[in-house]
Amino acid sequence: MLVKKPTINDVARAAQVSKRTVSRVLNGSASVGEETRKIIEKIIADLNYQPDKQARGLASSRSYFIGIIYDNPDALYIDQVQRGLLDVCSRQGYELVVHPCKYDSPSLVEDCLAFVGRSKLDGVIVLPPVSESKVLAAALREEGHPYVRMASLDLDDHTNIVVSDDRTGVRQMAAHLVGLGHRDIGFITGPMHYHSSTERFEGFCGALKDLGLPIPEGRIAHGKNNYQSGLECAHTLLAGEGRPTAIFANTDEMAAAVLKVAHELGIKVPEELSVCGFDDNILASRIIPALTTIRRPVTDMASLAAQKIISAIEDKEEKAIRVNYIVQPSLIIRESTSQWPGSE
Amino acid sequence: MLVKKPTINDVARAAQVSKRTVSRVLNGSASVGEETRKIIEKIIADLNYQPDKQARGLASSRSYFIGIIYDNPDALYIDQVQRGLLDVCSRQGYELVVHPCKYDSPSLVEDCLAFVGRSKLDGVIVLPPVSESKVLAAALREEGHPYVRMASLDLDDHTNIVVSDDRTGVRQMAAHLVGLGHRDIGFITGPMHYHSSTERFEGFCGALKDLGLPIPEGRIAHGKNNYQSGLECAHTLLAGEGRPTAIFANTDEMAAAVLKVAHELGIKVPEELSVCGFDDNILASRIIPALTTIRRPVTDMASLAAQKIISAIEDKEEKAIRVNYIVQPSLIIRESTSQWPGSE
DNA sequence: TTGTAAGCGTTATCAC
DNA sequence: GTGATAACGCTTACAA
Repeated sequence: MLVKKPTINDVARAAQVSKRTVSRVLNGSASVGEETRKIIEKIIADLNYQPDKQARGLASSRSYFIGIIYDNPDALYIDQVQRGLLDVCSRQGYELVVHPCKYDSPSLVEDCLAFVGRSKLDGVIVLPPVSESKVLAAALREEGHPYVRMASLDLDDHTNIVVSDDRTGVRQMAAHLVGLGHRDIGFITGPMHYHSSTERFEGFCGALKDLGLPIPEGRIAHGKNNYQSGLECAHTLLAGEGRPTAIFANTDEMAAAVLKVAHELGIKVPEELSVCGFDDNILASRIIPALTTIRRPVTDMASLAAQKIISAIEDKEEKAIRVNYIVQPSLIIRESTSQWPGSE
Repeated sequence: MLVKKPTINDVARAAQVSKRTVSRVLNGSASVGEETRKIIEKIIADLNYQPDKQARGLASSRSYFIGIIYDNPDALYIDQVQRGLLDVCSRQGYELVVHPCKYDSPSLVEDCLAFVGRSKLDGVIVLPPVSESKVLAAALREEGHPYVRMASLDLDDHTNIVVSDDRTGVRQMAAHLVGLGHRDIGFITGPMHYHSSTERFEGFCGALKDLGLPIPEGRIAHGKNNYQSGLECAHTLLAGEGRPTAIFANTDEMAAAVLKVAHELGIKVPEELSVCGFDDNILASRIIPALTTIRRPVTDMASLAAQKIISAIEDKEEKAIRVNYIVQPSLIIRESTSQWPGSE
């Protein structure tokens, strides 16, 4: 093989037109004769011609690449997002370039800017928690790079963000727990400098308060969203007398840790303790007992984000704002929560 | 901001040389005067000049993008591989473009070729099970696209592959189980048209046979590597009288399913049944009881694959072959396997 | 509706 | 060792 790929010139020659006209067809310009267009399209198909992205990009200063920036330990989440984005992007001729990074690094902004710059990415999707960085967003905007943030909180104008309404999600969980008769509920937070953590925490506390059940200080443990910290928090919450009858963890990872510790301590879940998490990642359904949790509509968010970024790239922000920007989590009830006092 | 980025021409002008000379410096050509080089390098630094990848690519027909092709349900594995690859690639100036696909699709080859072609990827890394496709590899080679396959079996020349020695891995598991006193062991296979499945299955059976313990037909269940099929296989293996004392599943996902079914059936693990898996994915350490399994050295493989592909791209296959191509899995003993008859 | 010609920012060919 | 100058394959003013 290795025959040289056809260029726009080959197409033009075969169609007996100038390459300018072929270019018009390629870009869907209106001002091409019906006849001519037909002929050119046929030849393109016959030759199996594909425009060269690099040349195209060089001329139009675009790359047809979209970046995805994240620093998230939850691989499943990343994977889902990637697939969701790709679903939309590849249909529109964009490819996805990945960029894991360190949210806490002092060079985060510089690093991300370099990433976008060196490959002339047409735009970037930023995942939580990196998406919460005000400075990064400002820098991207400043440099004129289209971006869309995925977050748990409405912290940018609706052209540039897709948010999952975590606050409403945790309210459902509060209602669920209280509905089961729980009156003494513990909470394991995420890192409190993440908006997602405070949203969930405050949303949950607020809901409980509305139901007349404030969480006492002693029932709150501060975790880091990961398994290890979940283990530690579970210990502090479950050690000693008078433990809570239910624990809500900020992530499934930490909820899994609670299950583990409860198991070690001989506390039966859900009979003696209800446990629930947030995310609905793969762990949630596999673990025993299966976890009651809140599902983040990841794929929906990704799909919206992709539409937004492409609109922003192609229509200069005109259409992007029309794409919906908010999405609702949903309560998934499984085996780890039950009636209190224990129904078994 | 939005000041136009400096080009090679700006550098040339400032240095009072032709752009050809700047280009030489950029590409580390030997034939540039020591003086001249110093001057140019300083100016490059001062201007914070970065060569434009697109233009570079257009001229040299390279893209500085490496693709990664996969169809794998295990998000954690994908994520680990991506990070492993990126670790090496980004240091060398390459970006990673992702491409999930359908291994069983009739258009797999066409689809992947289009992926590589339309973005002029410099090379691709192919993950299992897609990496097992002979036709895809042949097509890639035919078209002159550098590629590296990650697999469980040595099925290409060592320039183009990185393999994990699954066969040796499962042997360790066999020894472990038999060492614990198990004599009646069940096995849940993966899809038998995957080389990885047959490698593990045959490796395990072979090891058992060597120890004088052939697996009877009735102790074998054919799964699909996913949780759902694991559930089904576990049922057939554990239903009725005279169940095996240990079950080895081809993946952790399926092993998790065995745990689930055992739990439902009231069979205690590991006291009444030992269970083990393969992969050491996140599930393995989170689940209760924590899973004894075989760890695939994913990061190592990814790192080797990255080195190989870059060598192939830059040195025209000369150095790639010198990079090691085989990597050893290791046995991770946790809580799901124990002495038989039960030691508790 | 269609064509001409000038870039886009590099690398590559050949002289000098 | 260095420098004109021509590619690379496309888009886009500007004409026609």
